Amino acid sequence: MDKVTAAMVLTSLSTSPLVRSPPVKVSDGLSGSWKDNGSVGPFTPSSNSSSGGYWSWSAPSDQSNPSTPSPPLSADSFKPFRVPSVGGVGPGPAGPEDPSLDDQDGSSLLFDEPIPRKRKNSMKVMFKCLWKNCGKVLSTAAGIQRHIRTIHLGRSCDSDCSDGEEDFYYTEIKLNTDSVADGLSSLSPVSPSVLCPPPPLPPSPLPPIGQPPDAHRPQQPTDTTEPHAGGTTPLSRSAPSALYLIHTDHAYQATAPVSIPSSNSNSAGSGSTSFTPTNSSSFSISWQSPPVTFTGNMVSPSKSQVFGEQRSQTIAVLSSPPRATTALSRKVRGEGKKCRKVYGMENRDMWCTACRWKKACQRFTD
DNA sequence: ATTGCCGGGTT
DNA sequence: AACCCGGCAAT
Repeated sequence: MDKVTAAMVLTSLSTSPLVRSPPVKVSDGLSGSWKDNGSVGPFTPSSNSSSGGYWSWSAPSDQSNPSTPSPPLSADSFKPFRVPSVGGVGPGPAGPEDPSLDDQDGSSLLFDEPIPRKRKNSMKVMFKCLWKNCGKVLSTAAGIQRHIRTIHLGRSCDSDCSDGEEDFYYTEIKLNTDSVADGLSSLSPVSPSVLCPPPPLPPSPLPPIGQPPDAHRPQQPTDTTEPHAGGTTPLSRSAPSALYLIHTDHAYQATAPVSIPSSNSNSAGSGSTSFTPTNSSSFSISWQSPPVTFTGNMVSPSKSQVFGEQRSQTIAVLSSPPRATTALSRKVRGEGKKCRKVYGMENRDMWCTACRWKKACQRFTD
């Protein structure tokens, strides 16, 4: 190993001043045991199971095939190396993850906060492979680089002949540890078994989503080398119930678009109201977002992401009937503008009587 | 801070 | 009834 390392250092130094492979090498050895950190433990399995399918809204630079890397990304990927203040997690090399992780644990585990309601969201930085159909997420930049190099670029040499090309194929994502863990854990049981009957690359799994034919991909042999291996979680046994849940899901979707136009059929045309696909999707997102929260540079959140949304929505149905609880307490606030908003305070006399009396609006019913 | 509107007034 | 408003909850 030492020889290799030395050789690599020399090579990279002589090649270009930019190359920062040396640190990579060091962390390389560690990457196998990164999950040892207790706090991250729970997260690992869930991310794995998910990577089998729907995290692979392979993003942004899909259009450009591997041979045309985009500069901006590389810049991003370099950041963690020289800006330690960013996440602290970024620099894979020596194991600086630990301090940051401890930090997180401290804040999230200690009950020093008087009000538990708002928990401080703890973020973790991960590195996500952008290669088509590969949603692999690793905790270290080095790890992801190695993954890309070996799996996708097909280079066997350790990390030596890295010309920095790997940098273009992964991106740094920051994710909320808490919510992600929750969401994914609840997600995993359903996704592998039911939602994705044909495990390997369902061409058009869900009709409802008008997903642009975004085909033509390298179709790499899905990697099973890393600490995880996609596939079946022990949880996936709980499938039976999930099956009819899907049905529920669709039924719900069907109703959504219908209800919209009816509400609008009244006189005062406030304009717009674009419904159809857009409407339904945005609607579903509204109560989907809680469980799964990503914050960070997902470069193109649209498109295939919608796909992911569909699934998680199903989960939501599973865990709890979202509507009932809120509806019981107080009629949920009606979406859509009411007299007050439409005419404004100054035209109060144009309001419907109910609105004038601060009662439920009669003109713009939901 | 703004908005929708329930519950509870007063006329 | 018709009308008004305090105050809560959601945004």
